[in-house]
Amino acid sequence: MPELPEVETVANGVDARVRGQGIVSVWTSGRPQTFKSPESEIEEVLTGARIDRVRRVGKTIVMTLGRSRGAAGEASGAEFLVHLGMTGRLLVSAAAVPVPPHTHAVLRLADGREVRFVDPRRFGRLSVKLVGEAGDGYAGPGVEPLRVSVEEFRRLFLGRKTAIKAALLNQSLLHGVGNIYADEALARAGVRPRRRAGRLTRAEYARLHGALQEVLRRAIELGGSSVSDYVDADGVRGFFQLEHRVYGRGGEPCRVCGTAIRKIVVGGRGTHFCPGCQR
DNA sequence: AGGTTGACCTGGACGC
DNA sequence: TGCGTCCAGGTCAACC
Repeated sequence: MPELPEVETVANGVDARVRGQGIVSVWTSGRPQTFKSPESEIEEVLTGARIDRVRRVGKTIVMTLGRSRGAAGEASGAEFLVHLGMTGRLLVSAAAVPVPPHTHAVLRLADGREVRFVDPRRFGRLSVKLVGEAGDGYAGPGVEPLRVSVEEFRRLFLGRKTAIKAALLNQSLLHGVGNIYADEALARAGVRPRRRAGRLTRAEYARLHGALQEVLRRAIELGGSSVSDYVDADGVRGFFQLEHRVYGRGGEPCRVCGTAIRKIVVGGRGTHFCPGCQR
């Protein structure tokens, strides 16, 4: 599942491979729910544009576009937004490589390669945003977990009655944390997922803040977690799943204390924790 | 308004 | 073997 580390890995990989490239032509699948902007607008904005930069904001991949030809005086500058959803992939491939099933968009580049959006489950979303258009379209009110201070982090949760696990997943509080890293951060911080978000001790907020940053940084180093079908821009899997302490390990012994990892449901999501280590 | 639940999707795992 | 059922979860809409 693409969360912050996976999206960051894909965005950086695509950036390194296609920055500065012109987009010659665009194909889209016609599957309406994949496209948050009209397909005709996406094709119009992308065709003839130059890829200036690709980065991550929250769980969204933001491709900054410039005009590579003509269009002098026109409103230059737009962004192509890619949300991978559950099973989305953004791949940079040679044109000769067969187009995989469930491909919903292809950006043909000037050098002959292609940027392909592939998404079997179709939870992913593509859109474009013109510079100056109202709303950020992707950033939202939440903060970036790798930039937030301990005190800001604590204030996000004060007064909240929902479970800390559910609060970690709330994108209007924190950007980019999904089910895997919420469970892994809580495990490393020694905090049970059903604890009320506003009722942790200062020491626990501090441990959770540190643990969340640690797991996100480590996962980025390892190219993300590949638990189902996540791959980077080259189709390569990540390795952080090998360091998971709880996620996907229900019934198995805790790597620290040996207690069997339990799997429960919190906020409608499968949730894994160690009853021995987490209080 | 915060909180909770279900719908959206399809491939893969599992049970009989 | 094969078929049916269930599960995975990011996000949004609907509801409490």
